Amino acid sequence: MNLPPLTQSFVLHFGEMGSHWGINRTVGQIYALLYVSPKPLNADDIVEAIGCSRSNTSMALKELQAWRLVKLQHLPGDRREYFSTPDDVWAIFKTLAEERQKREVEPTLTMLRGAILERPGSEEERHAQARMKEMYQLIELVTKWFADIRDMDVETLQRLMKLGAQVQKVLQFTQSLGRLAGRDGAKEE
Amino acid sequence: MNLPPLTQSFVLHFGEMGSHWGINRTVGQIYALLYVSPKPLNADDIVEAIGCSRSNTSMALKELQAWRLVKLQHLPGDRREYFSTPDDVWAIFKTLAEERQKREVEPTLTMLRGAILERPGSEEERHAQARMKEMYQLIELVTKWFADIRDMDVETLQRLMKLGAQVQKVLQFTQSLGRLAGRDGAKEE
DNA sequence: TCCAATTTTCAGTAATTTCTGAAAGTTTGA
DNA sequence: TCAAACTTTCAGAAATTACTGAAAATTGGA
Repeated sequence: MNLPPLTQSFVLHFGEMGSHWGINRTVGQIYALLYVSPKPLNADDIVEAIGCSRSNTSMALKELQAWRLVKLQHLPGDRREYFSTPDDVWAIFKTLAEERQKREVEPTLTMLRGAILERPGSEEERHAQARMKEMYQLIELVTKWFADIRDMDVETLQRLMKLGAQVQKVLQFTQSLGRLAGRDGAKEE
Repeated sequence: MNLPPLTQSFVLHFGEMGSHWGINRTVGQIYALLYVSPKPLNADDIVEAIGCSRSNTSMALKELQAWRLVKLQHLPGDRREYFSTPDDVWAIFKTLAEERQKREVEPTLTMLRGAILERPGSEEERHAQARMKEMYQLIELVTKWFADIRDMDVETLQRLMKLGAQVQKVLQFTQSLGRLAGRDGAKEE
């Protein structure tokens, strides 16, 4: 690996964190490299920079594309494929949230939905099912909320985030307004 | 493994998803088993139910305790250690968010903070550093916001989540109120 | 203090995942 | 249609991670 020191520590860090994030070292390193690169890179540039095999690079790029975290482009007069990451960090963040939702949450929701519909065969199973239902309802609520959040435009989202916990005050305020007007600010359960 | 069918599919699912979630199969299975169990279980109960070795169980329980996802207790007149998961699914969710923050985000923030303070050695490094700063600012904003959210009481949180995207309207409304009164609802950058 | 019950550690083995190099496949332009 | 440039696939090697059984350590009561 032959990179300027700042880039190198960034790339190495992403490689190491990869396992915590559900990707492998090479995938993490390549993503990091592309993220800080001022211009798109081709597979050989990456091999050169990271020091992994050409085939490993190919696999890793495929995975990054499956995650929609890198985009492929062609430069005029060059047959090779060039890769880069989206510029907008908010877009990246939203993509990541969507993909993790799909891979890490959706399958569990599906399983829980199925389990909740079964007829419990015993008192033990009845209890288990009730617990699964609690989990299901929580995940579903959080999931829907995340989706709402994701679909906001970045301006609004940033405003909301900077507001932070103060949103409570706003909520309480509008709720008392609602009560005055004879309806509730949030839809009821 | 000898469990009622509903519990069994729940336990097996958590085992399989484990790798996506950064825990191993046994850890996932044991968590699932304890989550649906109507009463605390000791290590031998777990070995019996899951069909793994006693030592593996010991390791897995240690990891679950490190995640603060299971609690240990003693039953009167029994020397063995009994384990259970917290009842409140919201508390579980908050714990999970805190631990993931600590393990998966904090180290990266630390690395980025360091990298941003360095003096760039070239134009390339200057660009890389600017990108890292973008990433840092986004992660920091989201992190702080998550912490605010986590610290809300469950009532408020549920209300906020059910409100979903409608919070935009509330935000716009209070902002125009703020403008009328000559100040902004959110603190400025 | 000693013993029996219980838990933890650890070295070795098994299973899984990652990585590589060689070969096969694809694409583009002459 | 051919050949050069480039990309992908895949079988096996290397590295990592998970698991086991035996032994050591700990704990609580007699």
